[in-house]
Amino acid sequence: MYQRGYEAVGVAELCVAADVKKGSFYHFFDSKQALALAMLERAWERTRDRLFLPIFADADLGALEAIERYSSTLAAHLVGIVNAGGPVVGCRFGNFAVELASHDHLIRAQVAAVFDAMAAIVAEALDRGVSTGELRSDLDPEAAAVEFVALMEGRMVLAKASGDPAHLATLAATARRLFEA
Amino acid sequence: MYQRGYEAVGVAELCVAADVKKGSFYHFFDSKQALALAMLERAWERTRDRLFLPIFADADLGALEAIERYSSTLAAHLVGIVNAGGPVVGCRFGNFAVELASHDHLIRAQVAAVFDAMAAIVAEALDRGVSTGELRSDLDPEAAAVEFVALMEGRMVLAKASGDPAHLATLAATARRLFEA
Amino acid sequence: MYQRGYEAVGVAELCVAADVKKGSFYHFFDSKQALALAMLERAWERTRDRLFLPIFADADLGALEAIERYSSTLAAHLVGIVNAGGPVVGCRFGNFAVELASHDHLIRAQVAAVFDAMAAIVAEALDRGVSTGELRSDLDPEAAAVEFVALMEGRMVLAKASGDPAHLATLAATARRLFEA
Amino acid sequence: MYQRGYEAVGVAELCVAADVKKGSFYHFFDSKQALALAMLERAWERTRDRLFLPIFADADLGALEAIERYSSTLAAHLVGIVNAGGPVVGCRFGNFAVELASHDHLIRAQVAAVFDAMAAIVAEALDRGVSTGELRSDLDPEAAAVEFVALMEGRMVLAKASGDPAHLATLAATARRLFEA
DNA sequence: ACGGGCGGGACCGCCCGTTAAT
DNA sequence: ATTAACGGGCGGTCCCGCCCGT
Repeated sequence: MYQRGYEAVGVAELCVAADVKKGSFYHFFDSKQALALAMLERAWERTRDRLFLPIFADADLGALEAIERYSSTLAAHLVGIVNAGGPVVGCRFGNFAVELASHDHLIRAQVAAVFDAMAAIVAEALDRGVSTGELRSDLDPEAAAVEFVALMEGRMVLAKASGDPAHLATLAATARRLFEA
Repeated sequence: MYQRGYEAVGVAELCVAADVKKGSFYHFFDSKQALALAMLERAWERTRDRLFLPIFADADLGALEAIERYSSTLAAHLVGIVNAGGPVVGCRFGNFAVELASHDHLIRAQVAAVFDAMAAIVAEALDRGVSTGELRSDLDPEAAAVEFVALMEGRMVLAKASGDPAHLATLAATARRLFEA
Repeated sequence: MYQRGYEAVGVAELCVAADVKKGSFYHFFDSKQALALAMLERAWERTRDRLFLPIFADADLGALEAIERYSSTLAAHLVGIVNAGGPVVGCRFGNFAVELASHDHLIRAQVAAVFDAMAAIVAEALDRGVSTGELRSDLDPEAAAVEFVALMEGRMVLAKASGDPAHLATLAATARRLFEA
Repeated sequence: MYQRGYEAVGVAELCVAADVKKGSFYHFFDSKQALALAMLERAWERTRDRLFLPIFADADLGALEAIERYSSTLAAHLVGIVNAGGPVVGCRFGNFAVELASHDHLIRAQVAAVFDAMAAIVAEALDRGVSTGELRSDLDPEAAAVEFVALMEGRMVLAKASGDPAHLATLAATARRLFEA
């Protein structure tokens, strides 16, 4: 569903893949939408704990160093899927936002909350970078963090459109030009 | 269809809205996909001729000035739709890419071509900016143009997720920090 | 559907019985409810033209004679279905009213209109009966007609519950005691 | 279930409303049908003990007086539900008969038994009325009682179709014309 | 006695696309 | 070139009933 989109994947198909009967599915989830909300929540928790926090909340890492690591990790992740024969999947959260935001407020709100949480984590790292003098002193950490998230999402879109995951690897360079002191 | 997504809009609905019978529709278009391809082509031609070329191909405008105008025009456009009661629609091309790229190569390729064309137009303006000394001399216009398109697409995603079209208005400031001499 | 009830019969089953595909069904009817409304309209038109008008609008018949004929015709109809191995089906209109009135206002209203139309036709016959002195002079034809329709519907319910269509044959005797001069 | 019909109410919904788990439900009832049978039995016992016996078995009441009281009590009951925002529910027993009689013999038989029991109670009152000379001497109490039950059920159907509980209030007047000496 | 979970099937509605005939 | 009608299949959802463990 992350790969092919919300509408393109049916409940029946999910159930077959999970070896679950539809009757059971609807025992645990009120609707396909409820499943999506649960997926988003779970996906963000995992992404946060395995990707964002280890990188951006690590006080031993400089801000630019963290961004560099994040950028390369993300790129490597996408490349791995492509090498395994998959498509360039893009960002799980961005995908849902783009596909569903205009007609599903609950999902839209949840994705928005994820982006806020992402930006908050990045902002802390940027804030530390400003304190240490690594980053420009006139940087607004919150706004810059949103800027960075936007940049990442945009690269995801281009990567998906072009089929080239290398787009993600450029994040660090752009961030350096934007943020470095 | 631009607002609600490709999958969410049916051929029958489109035909009713256009006061066309389905039989007629399939006389002119081989499939829903073919319609989407035609829409994308047409949409890009219009966007190019009415938005990109007038702004970025205008030799009288400075590069940053052009970006500023583009940013505010785009933001105003989205705000207009919201004020008319609509959702934040995002980018027509990015929406298709995100929703369909992973399982429709034709549409993916067409969107990729649109992004390339966008970047090419912007690159020319940036190139002029480098020549006049308005922009950093070490700027690679092609790469920077892609960077700008990515930034725009990312802001579109965040705008759609948050429901706030103001995201687009930030494009100019970021571009200035990235590109200005 | 008249025999087994609205809920108990599915659209798929109807389509199989009619050798029609569901896609075609939904081309002609917006919903199962729309079908029911169309059925009710058609059923009433036929019942009116073949049963009510020939009997109650026949000026050559006395009012009680008409009721007698109506009663025996109705009873014979039900007996015929039973002899053919069918259940006592009751009244098409009453069945829909009882099953659906509380949660489908459109159908409820349509059935109510049918009952009104029935009563109006009967009322004219009763009115003529009052004029000729065949019926009690203090009879209110409209109210008495509704009374008669109620009696018929009630006998239908009892006939259905008991499985005995003979209930309908009693209508004439009751009507005579109620209406005769 | 009395309000919305047998088919329209699911076991799961009933269990939620009763704060009972489905597993428990099927421990006490073999099926949804078994529940319906138990409901009918219980409902008739209550209706008999609280409505029919207090009115029709009261030897101090005249037969027409009893019918009058029954008619007004029933009408008031329906009006009460309507005033509380509910629909015109009709007769619990008649509803089941109409909805299920043609494809559920057990329920059909049970409802038929209820109607027989109703008529038997009414018949006793009518019999007393004949003895006292209050009612027509040529009245067959059993047949007249069934006639009355039919009239009541028919008014219930019309009340449900029209949404007007006032139909029930007419019972007494009709009965007087039919039965009075 | 109770209850969380499961299961197979059916529900109505709609999908994209086609056909035959104008 | 246009149309009404059709078709096969699948969409999400909910159904009743049962299982096995507590």
